[in-house]
Amino acid sequence: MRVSRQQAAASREKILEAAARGFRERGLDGIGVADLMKDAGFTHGGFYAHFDSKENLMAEACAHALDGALERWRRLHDADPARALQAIVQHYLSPRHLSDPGAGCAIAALGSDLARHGPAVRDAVTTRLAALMEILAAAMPGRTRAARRKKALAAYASLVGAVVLARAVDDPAMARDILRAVADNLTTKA
Amino acid sequence: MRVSRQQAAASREKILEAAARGFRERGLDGIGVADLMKDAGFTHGGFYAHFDSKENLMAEACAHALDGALERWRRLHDADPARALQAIVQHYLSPRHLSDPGAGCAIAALGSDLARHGPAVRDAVTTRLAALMEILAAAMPGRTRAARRKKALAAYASLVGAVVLARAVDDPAMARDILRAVADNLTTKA
DNA sequence: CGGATGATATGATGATCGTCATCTAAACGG
DNA sequence: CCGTTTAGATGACGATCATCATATCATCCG
Repeated sequence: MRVSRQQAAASREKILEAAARGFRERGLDGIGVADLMKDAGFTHGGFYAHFDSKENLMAEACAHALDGALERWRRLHDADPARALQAIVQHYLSPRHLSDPGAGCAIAALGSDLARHGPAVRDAVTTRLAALMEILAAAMPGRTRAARRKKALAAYASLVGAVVLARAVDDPAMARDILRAVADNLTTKA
Repeated sequence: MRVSRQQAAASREKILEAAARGFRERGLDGIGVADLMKDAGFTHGGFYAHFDSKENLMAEACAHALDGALERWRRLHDADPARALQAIVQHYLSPRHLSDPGAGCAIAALGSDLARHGPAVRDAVTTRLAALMEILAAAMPGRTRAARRKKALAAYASLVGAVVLARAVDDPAMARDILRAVADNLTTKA
């Protein structure tokens, strides 16, 4: 049955939301179109009325997820620029982020999957990563803009690596040690 | 047809080798048993004479790949303990490692895949990671054993994150910046 | 108000997947 | 040297997948 324009737009948003969570939880190839549509409350057939292909959805879902992170970082930075770095690190390395990949950083959740996918996905990630680094650089100490950006890149790499490692590992104590080591390394010196 | 004991062992090794490369290149779920067997020079049917399941192969292939890394690190450390850290970082962040995931670090290549797989895989990774950290800790400065281990964990997290990010990104300049930022961060201070 | 449009449902397509049954011939144990 | 074992090949199974064809029926536009 047909549905109003606004409801169709809302449906699209629900699919995107479900995909952003589903992909992060189960991987870009770990969840199918049918399951994603079911999560969004639909059957699988209507999918291609909203997206050209699954690859297309992957790109939009990654963009959606990372735009969310971008907005949160921006808010943290605007609220208190001096403590933004500490706040970002603390959230990123929290047990909550570790145990709920579906709601967390898409790069940490999809990580190595991204390298194996098409240009649409990679582009979406690359532009958002650049924007994230802009904010993180503003929160870093350092005299020149280039120096701050460099520190931001190194800091973000260690954040991503920490979460990837801590999630991969089977031993909760080791996971905790990893998060702690990176957190201390980022917040004590800088 | 049947084959001699040694040749059967050699076949198993070839399958393992092909799997270690195939999984790292295309992901644990990105390549099937049939393709792996073909890469090893066999047809798919004989697979279950060597391994109980694909999951089982995943675990053994990860162990195999990481044992290789372990041996390389050990050699670097034994050759020149004072320069081991620099050598490890340089190799890990090299363009060659970036562009050939199939021969590189399994954790960087499979990263987020690992968190989504069974205990056999996770266990294999966890024990090898602990062993790798033992070596890296020995190569780190610091007065106490605990301090060196902590530095090793943070350093390795940033190495893994750097490669994951640099591979995910679509822009070669940004990939280079990421690798350089982490390399400088690890080798200038520490 | 009535016909065109489009959002969603149902169902089919062909491909790929992990796993297993079966067959073979060669290597092993006695 | 003969019977047992087993590595590997061939082929099939049920499941799952992305994608598309078709049907339905409410909304939109004239």
